[in-house]
Amino acid sequence: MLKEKKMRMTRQRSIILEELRKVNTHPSADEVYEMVRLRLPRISLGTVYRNLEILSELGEIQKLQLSGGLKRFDWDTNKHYHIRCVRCNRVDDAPIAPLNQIEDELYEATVFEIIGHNLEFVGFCPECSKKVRKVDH
Amino acid sequence: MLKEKKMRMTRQRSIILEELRKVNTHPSADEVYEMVRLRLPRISLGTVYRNLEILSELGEIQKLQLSGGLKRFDWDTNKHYHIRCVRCNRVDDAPIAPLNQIEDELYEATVFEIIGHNLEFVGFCPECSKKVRKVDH
DNA sequence: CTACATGCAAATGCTTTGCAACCTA
DNA sequence: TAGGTTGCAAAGCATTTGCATGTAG
Repeated sequence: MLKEKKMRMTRQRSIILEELRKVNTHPSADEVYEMVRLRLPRISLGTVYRNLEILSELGEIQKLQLSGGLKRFDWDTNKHYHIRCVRCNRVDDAPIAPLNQIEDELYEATVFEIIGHNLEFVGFCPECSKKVRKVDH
Repeated sequence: MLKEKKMRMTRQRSIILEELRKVNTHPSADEVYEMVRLRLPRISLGTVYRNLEILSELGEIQKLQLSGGLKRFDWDTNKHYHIRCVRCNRVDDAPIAPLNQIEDELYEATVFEIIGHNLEFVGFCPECSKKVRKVDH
């Protein structure tokens, strides 16, 4: 797979992939950088950005562009949805089955050629939910 | 509504609102700036950003944070979904009814306190669809 | 008049890129 | 050893912010 695209498996690239596969959070590039830096202290942030981009193009990982602002990365390449905390931006997987038929509903109704969809839930994670209630009183 | 929050209706603020309500595209801050500049040549981009933010906090307009990157603004404050062209980033409304029950499905299954959801379709607009087909052949 | 709003420019935050040195296949 | 990859730093782009001046109420 790497060979087809004339790409190499460097130490940096494989460790980025390994570290990402260890976690269930959906880290941003900077968070991946902090994780990888513990094993490769001299790696640069630019290398992390480049590799996350390449790995998602190869289909090894998934790039998430949720509404929170920064891009996040997910080792799980299966179609699934997410929940984002509006306060701390923590992102979890949403425990709900993919809406496989929903794109069909648009087929007749739009001039666009649909190729996919993203569904994102927003709310408060347990920690932030507590804190927000305190402030209200 | 402005009074409650000790806010003023300036010439800049009202023209930004007027111009946004004229269009069915979902312009970015910079696009709003270009529209408004035709009527107020000396307005600054910072003022446009500040007012779009304030107007969306007041509920006069809706701020869209789709996966495309930059924020977009919509005069239609009703709940509705969007389709984005992955090639040119054009954003249209998606002709599909809101999924009013979908948040209930998560109620038991997640530790998050859900407050909303966003559904975004992605695909090719008619113009980009043509161009992409040409390149393929 | 008062204090919210503006124009301008500088600063910020995330991400990308140019380049010489480096290392994988 | 060829050319993809790295570290470093600078650049890019959208957005925010500090401040003196302007103006709505």
